[in-house]
Amino acid sequence: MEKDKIVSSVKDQELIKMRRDQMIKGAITLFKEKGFHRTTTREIAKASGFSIGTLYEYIRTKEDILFLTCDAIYDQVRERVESAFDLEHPSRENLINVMKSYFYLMDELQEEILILYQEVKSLKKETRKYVLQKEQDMVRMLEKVIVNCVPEPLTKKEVSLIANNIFIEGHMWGFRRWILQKQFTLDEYIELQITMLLKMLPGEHESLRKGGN
Amino acid sequence: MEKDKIVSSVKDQELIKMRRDQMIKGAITLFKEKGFHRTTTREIAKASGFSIGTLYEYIRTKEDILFLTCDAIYDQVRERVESAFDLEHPSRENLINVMKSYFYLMDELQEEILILYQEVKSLKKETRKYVLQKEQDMVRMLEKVIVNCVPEPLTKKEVSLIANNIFIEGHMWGFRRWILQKQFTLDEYIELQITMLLKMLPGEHESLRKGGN
Amino acid sequence: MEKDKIVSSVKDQELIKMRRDQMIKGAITLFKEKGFHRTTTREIAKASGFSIGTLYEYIRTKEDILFLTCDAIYDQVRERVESAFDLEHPSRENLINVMKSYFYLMDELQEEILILYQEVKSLKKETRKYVLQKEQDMVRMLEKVIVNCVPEPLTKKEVSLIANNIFIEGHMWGFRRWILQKQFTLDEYIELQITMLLKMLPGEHESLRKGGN
Amino acid sequence: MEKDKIVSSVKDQELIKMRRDQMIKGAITLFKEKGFHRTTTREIAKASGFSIGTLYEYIRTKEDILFLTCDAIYDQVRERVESAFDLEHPSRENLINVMKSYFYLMDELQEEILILYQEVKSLKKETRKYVLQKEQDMVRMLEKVIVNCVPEPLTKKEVSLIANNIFIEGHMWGFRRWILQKQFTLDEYIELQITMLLKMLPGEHESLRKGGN
DNA sequence: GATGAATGAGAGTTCATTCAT
DNA sequence: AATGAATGAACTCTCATTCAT
Repeated sequence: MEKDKIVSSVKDQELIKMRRDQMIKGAITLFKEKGFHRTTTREIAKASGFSIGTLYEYIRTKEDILFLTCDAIYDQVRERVESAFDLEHPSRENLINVMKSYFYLMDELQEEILILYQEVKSLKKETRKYVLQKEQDMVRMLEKVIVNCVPEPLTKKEVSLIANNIFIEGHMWGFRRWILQKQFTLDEYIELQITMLLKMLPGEHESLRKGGN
Repeated sequence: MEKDKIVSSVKDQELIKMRRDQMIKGAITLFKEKGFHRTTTREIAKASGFSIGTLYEYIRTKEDILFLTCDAIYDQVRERVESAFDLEHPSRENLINVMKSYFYLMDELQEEILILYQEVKSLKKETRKYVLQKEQDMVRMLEKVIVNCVPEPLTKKEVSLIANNIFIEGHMWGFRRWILQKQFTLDEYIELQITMLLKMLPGEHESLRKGGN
Repeated sequence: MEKDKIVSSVKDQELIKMRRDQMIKGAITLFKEKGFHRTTTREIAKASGFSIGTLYEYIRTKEDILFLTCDAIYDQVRERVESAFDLEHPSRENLINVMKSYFYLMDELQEEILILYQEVKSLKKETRKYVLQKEQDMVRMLEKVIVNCVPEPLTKKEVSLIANNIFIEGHMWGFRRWILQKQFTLDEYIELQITMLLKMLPGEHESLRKGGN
Repeated sequence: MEKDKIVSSVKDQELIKMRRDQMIKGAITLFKEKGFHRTTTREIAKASGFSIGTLYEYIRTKEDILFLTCDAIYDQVRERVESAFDLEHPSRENLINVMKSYFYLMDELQEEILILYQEVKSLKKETRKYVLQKEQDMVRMLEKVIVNCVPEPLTKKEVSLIANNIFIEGHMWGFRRWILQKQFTLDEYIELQITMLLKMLPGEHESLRKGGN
């Protein structure tokens, strides 16, 4: 994993993992609240439960923390998605279930996703690329589900676009919450997005409303 | 307009407008490149063609510049949209034209839109609200076009959701360009998004592909 | 007068006097409130009723304003003292009257005196000397009154010390007002100070309490 | 003590005391020379023997330094006064000794006292009040000495006024030194002030000139 | 491995002063 | 004579980073 490229003067790998997890947890809390730039390394150290000196034993620059954080957020998303998605049993039903899981997840992780939208740009080119790759992996999973679950054929481009649309519709629920969440409950939002999607997909237009949550 | 709330020690209103325009232009260039936080007021002054002292004759804090900039970006969007949208002649054709104009515009203003996504959060609550209102106005216009152009009735919520979807699909072209623009040309992207949309709208499913640009 | 050494690019002497008077009036108001250093030249210009550009037509540096102001305060003191003191008719009665006038004056000019105490140090050596000379003139007047009014002889040093004591007892009423003015009314303060003084002066110890106010 | 309200990001209390002492020492030197406003925080840091960053580890604002300084000056005065005053053995002799000690002290601390006169006004209301309270404590001590040492009774107001007079006569030696110190040696000044005072106090008028220094 | 005091470059902001109009 | 926009040196304060203990 790329994250191993972040050097630490500590040797014990387990300790590194533990300290970095603390650090990420503290950082996420703070970034949600005030963003990366307005958060100081001292604050992160404090929120992580150790001293500023210790913080710098496990990273080299403040940007490392941002990277670790973004990385962790995507790992979290992937982990959750993977455990929820049943990629083995293709069916329209399944597509609906996947979308529901995905939207629920995005609801839970609203603020974390916001961090990605706002701060990824502050990463160095190389690390940014790495993080964005993870994002793309996520889209690929959606593509796979679509391909598997929709009987009649779609072009590659169609699949990709649909996947991307679903992807950001999940994010939108969070980053436009101030307006969307006034108009819709989460369930309404999900149901309506799914309905819309199904209308545009080829195939019979019945059998919705069954993939329970 | 709210922007009058930003105090300037200079009295000549025309001069204020001129200097602030220079300032916004300089700021946008820099914000595109390095974001708000990594840009210094001195750099903005320089890019605007005047001294740091002069800069502060026209604003009070660095955040004022961010506000002015966000505000200007939305004004620009609205202005362009208003002049392009023919809200008088409702027709499916027209809806297509509006979407095309909108997507083209979003292509042009990719980086400006990115600024909004990344920096609006840094605004104070009150100013943020003001800026987000402008965003919402934009969505309302899309809603109107949809209502006018689609013969068969849609519920309010459907209209709103469709408008929001179109809205961020426009943004997505910019903020996910590193992936989308590898797979699609702008025209392909637009055409496909429009096709998808039309499929989901009620009414005859023919007569696309004609609203030339 | 030394104040002519302050150069003005304006020629008309009357105009200079008028503008400088406005300036001093504005400056005193502001200095009372926030002191010399916390007051900006712009504020002084505004309080004086003209523009910053005009301000600088009548002085050369901000310190000039301080000098003019201190100078004016002393002129005001002297003027008032001279008109109130009857130096021609020496008598114990007269000494009492002079002291009363002086204390009343110091009560009126409390804040102006405070300015002197706080800001004279900010003057350049040469101008400071000039201002302090005026202060000394004031003490000399008190000395004269003492010499004239006290029948039995005092040494020069005694006279000087008594004059200096009276002088600062007047100031003290202002600069220690937060404590003195809680304990004494002005009239009590004056009466008590005079009583004390008379006790220490040689000569009959009667005939006080008559020099009405 | 109020000074604990000034926050430091350093935790070690002894270190805080040490660094602040350095800081106060540096600040006093500079304030004597050029006053608070003309002294920069960098200069203070330098004079204190550490960097600007370190300075700000021990205070939060420049005004904190002024407060600390004023506070320290008064502590110094009190400490010295307390150790010199023999409040246990009331006698006219003792009053004389106390006054002598006080005047000698004021001679030593001339410039420090000047700082108080000139800069206390720059403190925030609350801190100013605190500092002025210390001043008042000093006056109270003088009152006590007077009450204890003078056999025949004086009214409360008389005592208070005499104490205040002595108090500022001590200061006057410093802030009017340019004139007083030309006319008097310190010992002359003290002797004369004491003589004057005794003349005004009730009781036998002999037995001066003996309370050695 | 952990700590936290020390550092100083660099940030935002102010304001006395000038000068073209 | 009056104006006020322009200037930039200088100020206070912050914070990522280091390193001796």
